[in-house]
Parts: sequence; structure tokens; C-alpha cells
Amino acid sequence: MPKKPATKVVRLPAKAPAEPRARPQSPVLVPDLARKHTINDIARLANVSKKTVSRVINESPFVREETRARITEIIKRVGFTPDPQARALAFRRSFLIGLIYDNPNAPYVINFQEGALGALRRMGYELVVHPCDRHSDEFLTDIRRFITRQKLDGVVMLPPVSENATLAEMLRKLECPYIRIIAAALDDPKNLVMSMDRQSAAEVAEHLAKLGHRRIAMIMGPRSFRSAIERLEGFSNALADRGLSLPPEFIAEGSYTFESGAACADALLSRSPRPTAIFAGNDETAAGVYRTAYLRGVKIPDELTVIGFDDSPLASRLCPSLTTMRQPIRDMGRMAAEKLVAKISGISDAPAIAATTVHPHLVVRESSGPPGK
Amino acid sequence: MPKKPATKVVRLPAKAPAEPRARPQSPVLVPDLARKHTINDIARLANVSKKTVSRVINESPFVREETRARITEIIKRVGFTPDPQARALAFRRSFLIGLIYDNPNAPYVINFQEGALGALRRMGYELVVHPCDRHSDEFLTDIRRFITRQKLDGVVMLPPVSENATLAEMLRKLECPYIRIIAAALDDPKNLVMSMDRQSAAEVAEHLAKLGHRRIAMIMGPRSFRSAIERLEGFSNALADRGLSLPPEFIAEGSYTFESGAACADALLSRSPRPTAIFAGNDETAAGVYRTAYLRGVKIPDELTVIGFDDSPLASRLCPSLTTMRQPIRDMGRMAAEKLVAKISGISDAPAIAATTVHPHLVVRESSGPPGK
DNA sequence: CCGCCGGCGGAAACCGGTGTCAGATTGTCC
DNA sequence: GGACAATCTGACACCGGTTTCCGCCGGCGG
Repeated sequence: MPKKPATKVVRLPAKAPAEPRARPQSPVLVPDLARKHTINDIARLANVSKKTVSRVINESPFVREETRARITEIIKRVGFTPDPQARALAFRRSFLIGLIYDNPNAPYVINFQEGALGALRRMGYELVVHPCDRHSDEFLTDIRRFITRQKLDGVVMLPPVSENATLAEMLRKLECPYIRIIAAALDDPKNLVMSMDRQSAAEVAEHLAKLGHRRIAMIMGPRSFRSAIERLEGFSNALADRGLSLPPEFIAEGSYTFESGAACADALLSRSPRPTAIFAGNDETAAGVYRTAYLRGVKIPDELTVIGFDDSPLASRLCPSLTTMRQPIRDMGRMAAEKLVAKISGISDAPAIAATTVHPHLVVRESSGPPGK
Repeated sequence: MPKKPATKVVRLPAKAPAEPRARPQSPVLVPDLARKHTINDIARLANVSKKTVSRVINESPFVREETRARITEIIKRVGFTPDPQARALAFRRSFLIGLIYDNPNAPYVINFQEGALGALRRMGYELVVHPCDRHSDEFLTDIRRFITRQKLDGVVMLPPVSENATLAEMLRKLECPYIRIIAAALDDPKNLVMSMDRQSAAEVAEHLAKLGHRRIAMIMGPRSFRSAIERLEGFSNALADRGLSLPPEFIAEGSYTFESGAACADALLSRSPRPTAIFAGNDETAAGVYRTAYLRGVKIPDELTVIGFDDSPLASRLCPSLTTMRQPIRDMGRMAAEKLVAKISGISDAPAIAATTVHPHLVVRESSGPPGK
């Protein structure tokens, strides 16, 4: 083998005058469904330049209707789709959205992810997930590298990383559009999808008050979580409005985990008199309360009413099933996606887009009842 | 609004001569940490051609050690990372791996996803998730479009879509490397990460036999799931080995869901004499059994032993906590990622890679005990 | 001392799209 | 019918990498 024949690409370095055209006859004139097509193939088939095809693809108004129809028809017939990487390169954008989270609650993440993904695909974007460790030294660096490396068009953050002010500041400096999923107005509303946790917690208070409970306790989430604060205050204030109090000894600070829920419940149930109802910060915590009640032989709901928050699948799996606040997580994913793309496209000033909030609602199940005998 | 101005793209129809240039003089000669660098910047800083820099990045052996070190140092100093889209375009590969699933089990998906993602990032790949509906008419078309459009380098499939023979056939035709997460050897081992469900189910049988149970029932998953068959057969055979039988009236076919678990348990507990132990096909199903036991006032584990499968978070949340088989899902994600990348890189023949299996193990908790009084 | 060979470095083409802008093609009006 | 403006079209450069091709260089044998 004296000469490696290289590839099929024949280059003619300096014999300019020779060939009138680079490609004598186009190899593909008949639509061939088995092959990958380029924009050049389409252009050749339609007898136009690739630029015109590009204009059709990008819905430029400067194409005659007749031409557009012809090209569209050909594109559909041969099943052409433009190469995303090539477009990304030329547009200097990736059409990629990042989902940043450090959330142990799997159903929350999956549901959000799927809600966002569905909306993003429809709009021509893809989602790249980025689980992270918010306590790591590399935390910010890591996210920064992720964003710059992938040239993300924007990111969505789930709590609790969505509450990190330093991170938001970094994103602003990076000029990376972002949406924060969050429980309070910590930022310009156009950067937020808010869950009205304060009002939701008030709804729980109302439910318990109506059932006739008077000794009510709460296991809040960690104070470093905004949602924990919102739920606590909303709950406490709403109780006060009804002439009920939430004394300090009936407030326990957990960490939104099963284990902390069990530990906090143990402390609360040691009080005398003990509470007749516990509002757990989330469903995981409520499961911890169940655990403690089970070990202590405290009957739910006869001796203890338990309310959760999230309506994760766990809530209906527990026995008795758990009364809880349902968050429309999938919808939040969709809304975040739509809002973010609107921002990226520069149509962020519509008032409807400006403030995006969702209102959880109470799902009453078996774990709540009137205060026990 | 007479004319729709289309997009924000402002064209300046005929004022050509105005702007002399886009970039006056190369903006970056001094390493500037705040700016994006190109391979040309690095080449300039190192006094070499961009080709040499490219050689260093791609670990070509044809670079002098001294030169390589200098360039590497500069790359690190300015924090340069090559543009993924540009590389993808030039390499005609995307460095993207797809994760295809239609799995309602959120913790399973999240854990797998995170395991795979961690490994993939280390190897220079990204993961693009693709939830889908395996019963949709668009199912195959949808996945095909996903793969060809994104030019995926490979895909990983979770059960049950991993068991779809037509899908696997399509991937082969597309020449798209794939890994199937699966419970039986349905394909060339080098395309599989297998979970030894048959042996695991046998372990459950052994556990129950040792506890002294003789009337044992099973709620299997849907027969269309390979794991359901494997678990049933492994369980049934292992019982037979110990002189115990699994009579047809003690086998119920569920659908791996909470609701089906409850319904099947209801049927099983109506038998007379009723079983003293139920092996549920997965933890969700086991939760359904708990539900029915709760409604019927059957005490677990005193009157009924329940065993699950998966060790999802739910297992430890239930009261009493659920004895179950733990699957190392995150590890499976990592293994699938490593195996897939090995295949893509063409080093798939190593025997260690050829067969990849994981062995779930039993986690004994409170839901299993000797047969009741 | 010369010529050959192999390793290294650089210019230019290329991947598959898009932006720019001049030129061609219409349509309109006088 | 001709001039002019508005609308369409296409040649060309470019995005940021990789690959091809070629030439330079040094080391070696003759």
C-alpha cells in the first residue's frame, strides 16, 4: 500500500481554473430516507441556496411564500432536521437549559424535570441535569464550569440551591438567565416561580382549627430553607388569627428528613400535655412522625393528627394515608421552562410572565381528625 | 400592526459601508480569566499553532514533552475548555448519552441518573434524559428522532423499555451503541447490565423458609416485565428446593404499583387458610400490601410477613419498616455509563466488561418474622 | 559530507449551519 | 415604458474546533 488514499474527499489545492463546479453531479437528488441530509442537499433539491433554506428553517419573513412552501415540503419529505451542534456553533448558543438541584426528594426532582422537559422540547430546547452538593467547596466553581463549558442558554434552580444569593449573583455576572423555584420573593419576580407556602401553611392551620385542635405543634424545616420559614410563619400567624398559639416548646426544627422528623416528633410527644396535632414540614418529616408514633404506640389519627407538605407518593403510601398540601410540581417545571425561554427570547416583559406563582392545596386523607379522647 | 416584525433580529437593509469591522484587534493577549478563550488564544500564548494545541487536548503522542507541558500549563492557567459544540461538529459526534426510561419509580430513576451522570462527566460526556411512554404510537419514532436529531453517541435504557426487542433492533440498525438494564440475558452480554433478580428472589425464599413460613404467597409484577418473571421463577424454584410450594392460588399478578399491591393482597388475604408471608414484587407493591393489612386489621409482622424488592426510600419509611432486597442502583448507573463509553471507544472486548452483573442483597427490617400464632 | 527517513509544526479545508451585504427580481407609480 | 423602492436571493465569511497535506527539521546510514 504505497499511498494511503486518504478519504473520499478530494482536494484540488491550486488548480482553480479547472473545475467549473466543485461537485460535478450531486450524489443525492432523489430523496433517500436512509441517509442523513444536510442543508445543502435540501438547497440542491429545491434549487435554491442553503441560505434560503436556512431562512425557511428559522422562519425568516423574507422568503416568498411559494418558495417557502416548496422548501418546507422537501424538508418534510426527506425528513431533514438541522444539526443541533452546528446550529449551536453558528448561533453561539447551545439551546441547552441546565437544571441545578441538590434535593434529596426524588419524586420532586423527577416530576419537576419531566414537566420542564416536556415544555422545553416543544420549544426546541434540551434539558441537562446537574445534581450538585451545595456544601462542597467546589460548589460554585463546579456550576460555573458547567454553565460556561456547555454554553447553557439558561438554568433553573430548585430549592434549596435556588435560595443561594451568591449563586444568583454569579449567574447575573455570567449573564446567564435563570429561574429560581422558591417559596418567597427573594428576587425580581421575573426570575422566580414561587410557591405560596405561607398561604398554604395558613390553610393547614385553618384545617386543624376547624377540626378543633388546640394543642398544635410544628416540625419546621431547617431555618436555612426559605420554605421552612414561610411555612412556620404562615402557620403560626394563621393560628394566632384564630386565637390559637404555637408556643416555642411546640416548635421543633428538623431538616426535612425522615430521621429528623422522627427525632423531633419524639421530643414533641414527650411534652406534657402533648400536642394533639403535628404539622410536619414536609412528607418525609411526617413519615418520621409516623415512625415515632408507631414506636410509642400513639394512634394516628385518634390520638394524633399529622399533616404533611408536598403530597409526594409517600403520602398516600403511609398507613393511615397522610393529609398533606399538594404542590403542582410538574406544572411548576413547565412554568419555569416557559418563563425561562420567554426571558431568553427577550419577551419577558409581559405582565402575565412577570409574576408566576402556584398555590398548593390541601388533600385531606386519613391522618387528620378531631383531637383524640 | 401591519407587518409582523418577526423576531428581535434587526436587519439593517442597505447601510453597508458603515461599520468597518467587528473586532478591531484581537482582544485577548494577556490571560484574562473573565473572558472566553479559544484554541487560537492558547496557541498564541504558547507560540505554537492551534493544531499543536489540539494535539495536546486530544492527547496525541506526537508532541514534544516540553511543549505539551507548556501548553497544558497555559490551558490550566487561563481555564480554557474547548467548545463542546465545535468539537461535536468536527468529530461528527455529540458526546451526549441518552437515558431512556418509562419508569414510575422516581427514586430508581434519580439514583440511576445520578450514578450514570457522575461517571459520564468524568469521561467527558453529558447525559440527556428522555422519559417516554412505551404505549404511545409515537414511541419508536420519538426515540429515533431523539437519537438522530441529537446525534447521540449511545443510549442507556431502563426497564421496562430496556426489554423491548423492537427498540433494541432499531438501535442496532441505527448503529447506536446501547446498554440495557435488565434482569435476564436477553441480549449479548456486552449490551447489558444485569441485575440477578432470580438469585435475589431465591434469597427471599431462603429468608422466609428459615423463619419457618409454610404458607407463602407472592405478588408478582406484570408478566410483560422480565424482572417479574425472574423473581417469580427464582422464588418459586427456591421454595421448591426447600420442600415448599407456591401454589397458583398464592400467586397474584400485579403491576408493580401501590394500587395493584393493595388489590392483590386483598385477594390473597381472602384465601383460607391465608398466607403467613407475602413476597411483594417491589416496594410499591409491598406498600399496597401494608395498606390492605391496615384496612383489614392484619398485624405486620405478627400475623403477616411482608418482603419487598428495591429498597427504595419508601421501605424504611413504612411502619413497620420493610424487609426488602436492596438494588445498588447508583452503581448500576455508573457501570452502565462506563460500559457504554467503553463500547463507544471501541474497547469493548475486555472480558471484565463483557459481563456486568449486580447482586441485590437482603436488608432485614421489621416486616419479617416467624409465622404468627 | 550527502541523501533519506521519520517526527513535528503550520496553512488551509472542513464539519453544518448562520450573519452580512450586494445584487437580482419583482411590483408600483408616474 | 422606465425609474425606483421593496422584496428576495445567494456568494462569502464565520462559529471553534479537527483533519489533511505539506514542508521543515534533525538524526542516521552510506
